[in-house]
Amino acid sequence: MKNTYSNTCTVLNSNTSCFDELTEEERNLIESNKITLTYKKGEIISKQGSFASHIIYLKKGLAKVYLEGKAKDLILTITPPGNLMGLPCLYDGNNVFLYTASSYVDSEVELIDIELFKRLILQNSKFAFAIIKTLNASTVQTYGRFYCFTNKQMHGRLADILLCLSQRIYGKESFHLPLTRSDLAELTGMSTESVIRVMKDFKEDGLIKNEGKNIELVDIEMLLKISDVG
Amino acid sequence: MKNTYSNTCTVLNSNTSCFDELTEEERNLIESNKITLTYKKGEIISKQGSFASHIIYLKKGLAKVYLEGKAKDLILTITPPGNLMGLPCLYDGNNVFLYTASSYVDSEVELIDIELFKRLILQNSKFAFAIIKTLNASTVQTYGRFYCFTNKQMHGRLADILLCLSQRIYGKESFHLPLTRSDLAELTGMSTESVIRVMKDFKEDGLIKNEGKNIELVDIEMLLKISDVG
DNA sequence: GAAAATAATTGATCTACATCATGAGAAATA
DNA sequence: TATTTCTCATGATGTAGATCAATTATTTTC
Repeated sequence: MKNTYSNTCTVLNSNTSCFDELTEEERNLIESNKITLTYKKGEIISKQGSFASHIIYLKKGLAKVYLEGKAKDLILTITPPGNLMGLPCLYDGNNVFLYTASSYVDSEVELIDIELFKRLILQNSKFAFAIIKTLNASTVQTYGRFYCFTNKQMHGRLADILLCLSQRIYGKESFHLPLTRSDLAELTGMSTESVIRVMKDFKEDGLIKNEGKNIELVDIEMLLKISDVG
Repeated sequence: MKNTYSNTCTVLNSNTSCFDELTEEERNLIESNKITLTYKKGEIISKQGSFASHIIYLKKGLAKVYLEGKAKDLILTITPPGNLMGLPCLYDGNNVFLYTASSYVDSEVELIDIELFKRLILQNSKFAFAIIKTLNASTVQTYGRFYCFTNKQMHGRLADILLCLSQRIYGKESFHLPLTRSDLAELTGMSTESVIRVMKDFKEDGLIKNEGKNIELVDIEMLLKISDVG
């Protein structure tokens, strides 16, 4: 019996675009009202606690969405292009960003006015349902990540991340990673030193090859097994 | 600056009843189609992986919603009466329960046919929006719990649980706890022995009084501080 | 292209917890 | 009422992984 909740790396991928549910007219409304912005690597796109006037759509790049804690941050999702960020702002509290989003690499986002967004939800229930599905997909992922953080240990979590980046973001076994070891540490909830040590283990055991930021997954079977065993 | 995400104990409390957004007629439709069931303490209300034919509304009692892992489970929320369980089933995958729900005490639930529920979402966008808000409120709570699990240590997490149970479920400082130490352990992500030890610490430091299952929070200020410091 | 800053690496040490073992109450069951 | 089964409790031991400290690469900056 395969457990559904088994990946540490929550790469958001809602293949359902809720915008498909909009009418031509509604889509034009968004188009004509949207604001396009570009961010350089490492810049903050939305700041936890600040007023959320817009829903953010990531057009290009790669972003991380995280809770800022006093000691350390907690990454919630990695967002590749084609996804919305900040949907959970739509709730009964004030419209405030519940988490910070920042760019891992140079990125481009589109801002959709939150009032317009709400209006569209209320006037088009298919759109609303699509949003519900998107939110739930994201929730399922978060639960999975939560599970992994509390149940798997280092090797399992790091295997997860490598597999996830490979499959869900780059689509191949060999890729150039824009993240530092310390980014990986943050993603897996471990210390930078531990990331390095576990990477070394993987390398010595012939599971991966890496020089610097270029990573190649060699023994995917085994990595999957490690991910599974935890 | 107060961090919003700071409670280990996710007692679900959506004060927004989405049913308020339904028309008389729609509400009657639910009323006439619902199935009422009772569960004894400890029984499973919905089983992770099984076909989700209904949305579950908890009318009386107290339930826990959790992911079943191979080694141990991960509690996602504690659900007091007046809340829906199983909303995240509404997503693009098959309609499958993503987690198991079971009753802490004797409970009563109402089952609403999931197809009817979907129909109502698609025909009443106010209802849909209310669902979105409910989902988001729950997400915010989950994030908070996730944060605590990964950032706070035992004393902080246990203080959280005690405060949360006291405030959000019982509404007073002195209450009879239907949960065992091992339940508390599961809730806080610690071992049963550690729960006992930390409870002892709290008792010796005069923060709580307890004989058996009766607990009284004496120094709430201090407990809040411990919760805050983590 | 030198200087400064940031990132990767390695080993030694420390610690918050879990796990194990064992016993005593309490409660369910027969 | 006796017996099995949970639950609570406490001490001893073990360990995964953090933290600290120091060194070498690699970028970035001017």
